[in-house]
Amino acid sequence: MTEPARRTPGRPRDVDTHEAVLEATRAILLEQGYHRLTFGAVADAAGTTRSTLYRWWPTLGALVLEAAADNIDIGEVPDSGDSRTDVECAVRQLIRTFSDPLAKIVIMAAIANLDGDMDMATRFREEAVYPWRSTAAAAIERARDRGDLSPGSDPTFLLNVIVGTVFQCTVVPAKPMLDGLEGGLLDLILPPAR
Amino acid sequence: MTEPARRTPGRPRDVDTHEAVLEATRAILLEQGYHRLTFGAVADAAGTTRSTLYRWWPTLGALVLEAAADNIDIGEVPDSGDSRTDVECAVRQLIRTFSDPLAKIVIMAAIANLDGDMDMATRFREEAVYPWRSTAAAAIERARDRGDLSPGSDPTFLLNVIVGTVFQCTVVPAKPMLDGLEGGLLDLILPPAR
Amino acid sequence: MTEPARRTPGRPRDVDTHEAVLEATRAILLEQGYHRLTFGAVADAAGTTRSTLYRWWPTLGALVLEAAADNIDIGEVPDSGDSRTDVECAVRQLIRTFSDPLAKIVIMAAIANLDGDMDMATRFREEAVYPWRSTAAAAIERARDRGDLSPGSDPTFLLNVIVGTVFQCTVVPAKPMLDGLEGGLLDLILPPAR
Amino acid sequence: MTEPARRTPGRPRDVDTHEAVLEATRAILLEQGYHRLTFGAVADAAGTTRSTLYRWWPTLGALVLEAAADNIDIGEVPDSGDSRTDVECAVRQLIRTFSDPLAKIVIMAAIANLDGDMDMATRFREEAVYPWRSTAAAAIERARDRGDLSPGSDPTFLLNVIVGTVFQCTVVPAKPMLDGLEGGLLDLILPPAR
DNA sequence: ACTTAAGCGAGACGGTACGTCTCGTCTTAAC
DNA sequence: GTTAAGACGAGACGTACCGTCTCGCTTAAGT
Repeated sequence: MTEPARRTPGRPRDVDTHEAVLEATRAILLEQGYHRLTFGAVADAAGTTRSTLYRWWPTLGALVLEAAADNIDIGEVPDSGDSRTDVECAVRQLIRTFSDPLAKIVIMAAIANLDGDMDMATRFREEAVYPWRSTAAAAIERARDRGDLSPGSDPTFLLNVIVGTVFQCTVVPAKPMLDGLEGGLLDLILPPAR
Repeated sequence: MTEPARRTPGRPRDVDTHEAVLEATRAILLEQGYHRLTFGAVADAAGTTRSTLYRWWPTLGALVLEAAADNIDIGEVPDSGDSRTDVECAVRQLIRTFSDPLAKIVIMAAIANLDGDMDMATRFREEAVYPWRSTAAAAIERARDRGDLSPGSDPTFLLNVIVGTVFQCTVVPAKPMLDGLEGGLLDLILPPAR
Repeated sequence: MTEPARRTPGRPRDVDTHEAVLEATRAILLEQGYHRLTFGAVADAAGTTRSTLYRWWPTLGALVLEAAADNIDIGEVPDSGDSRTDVECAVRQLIRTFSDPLAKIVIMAAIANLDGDMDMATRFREEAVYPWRSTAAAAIERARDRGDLSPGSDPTFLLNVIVGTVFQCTVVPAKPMLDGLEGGLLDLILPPAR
Repeated sequence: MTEPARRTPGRPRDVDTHEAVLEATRAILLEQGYHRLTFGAVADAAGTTRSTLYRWWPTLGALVLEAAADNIDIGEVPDSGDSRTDVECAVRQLIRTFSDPLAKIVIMAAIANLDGDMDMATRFREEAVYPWRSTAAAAIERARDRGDLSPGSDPTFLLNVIVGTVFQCTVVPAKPMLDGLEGGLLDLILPPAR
């Protein structure tokens, strides 16, 4: 009832190989970094050949984004009815994601390719950045509508504060600086009752 | 008293070539991006050869950092006696620097090379990041000592807020989002008198 | 009486496709040469797929030989009773065949594959070379038995003279050199009465 | 006094590598045939890399022609004053060359590339075929002028008889057929005194 | 004026990765 | 059982940079 079970002709894609490639990609990214990620290296590690990789992933960026899809996905921010709870949820999810080693590597690679492989940068934005931004923006707007923000605060600007600060505290430094990050951000954005 | 004017024997370095290389580097970075910056391309554009480049710059990163030194340097934050004036000065300088097209490219390249060409990342941090951070940190600490910050604020954290937010508003988006950036940051860090 | 019309089970071979493949092979050979003849190209031109080609022709050589069978076949040399008439017939048939554009291409491909695709070279010899050689050899031997050859001439050697000379005058040069070829050869082999 | 000893700037070509490449080419041709001759295989066998090969030889054909230059060169036919001696010399040199295993392989490769890599075919003609043809043609014309040929014989045609027959007796068959080849050809072209 | 030492252009070298192409084999669904 | 469709491992192709090297010529400073 879910699937009409309609199959296309031709030999079906080899799912084992597919998964082995993604796994090899993750391994190389974590162990050697993006600058060592090579079609040849991935093919060798996955026990397949470059031809097969090129068939499915036109560029390294596409491969990376698919391999790290789970690590990059940020998820939902439910409407709890309480402003602080909502924003806290959004911030926490962001911190968790940016603290993931694989996600860090992918984020830096995406930034590195802001020029050059536009494909990767664009898809990264569309698949990872925008969804979270719109979700978090909704939470912040709800808070504003309840009057919990500093008067005159622009939700988009606050979003940039959150993302930028988390980025600066987690991705940029060699050792993440997580102490007081979550609380500090919340206090900035939702000034505690005076 | 400054220099005994003691010269080494042999032909002195060709300053015209030196400057032409830096200029060619800047031109390629601005016109084609970092991923197109190649020793060969620079040599051709500067009318010299790769051998000469390799003699003076061991890596592309070193070349970029020297070529963009002026664009990356952020400068001093004098002690004006007024907290808001000091922090405003620091923020404004950061925004100005991060808005420079060449600086943007170099910053992204440095982040991209956080793995890989450690040399560039390290030198970027030492030459561009730390000086500004320590200067700005001093300004913030002065503000804290005067009691102008929200109580309990950590100067290091506030620095990350500033850098991260400015980065997020200027470098990351295709079009910089400068509206309200300076004022918004100051209001966050130095809560206006109520 | 000719065939019990005994059919094998399953779908019969698609004769239209079969003929389309041979026609496509001839077209590509004539228009683009042997080095452009590719299973993929033939399949595309014939409106079928590579798998089908591989089922019926194990190698390009087999495909070529079947496609050019008519162009390569040289035919009979009847015993006319007159030595010169017999040898003239054999030489003329050889010249006609070696002048055929498709045959030229196939002959060169066969020689090219004297190493490598032994299959093609061998089958070419067996299907095209030997039949003509034995027929022509018989004609020459009849001439020798009638005393019409130069005394001491070896029929096999004369065969090589004929084949080699025709090859050299038709296949090798960009423009065939047919003037006086037939007559010249006959005069060499059957010295005119003095 | 012979050479101004004027050297070009830049690192001089590595003659050891150069010779190793040619030697490796010869070895592969003899042991595995032209269809196994690959830039990669040559590079490996010569202990160098494909890049270096591509620097000097744009195509496999160019490499083959240089590697086999000595084997292909046919040499002079001096004017001895005697027709039979001259033609005998030309024929003997041709037989010797066509009997050389490496030359056989190269000749077949050149024929195979009569379409396709025109470069090789053309250069083969110009470097190997034409020189011998013009030398041998001169010898035959001297013989004609002395009245030693059959009356009415065309020197160009006789050249084709010689080349074609030798080709047919040496290159085409798996085992060369040299018995009586030289004498047979001479008797055909210069009819013995009657 | 002559020596000396470094700078510079030219360009070859061994590597490595790229992205494309064809090969021959294979696995499915439809006919 | 044949066909179309198409994925798969294999491996050669020609190009582009890399970082290193070996040259011959040039340019001053020091003798």
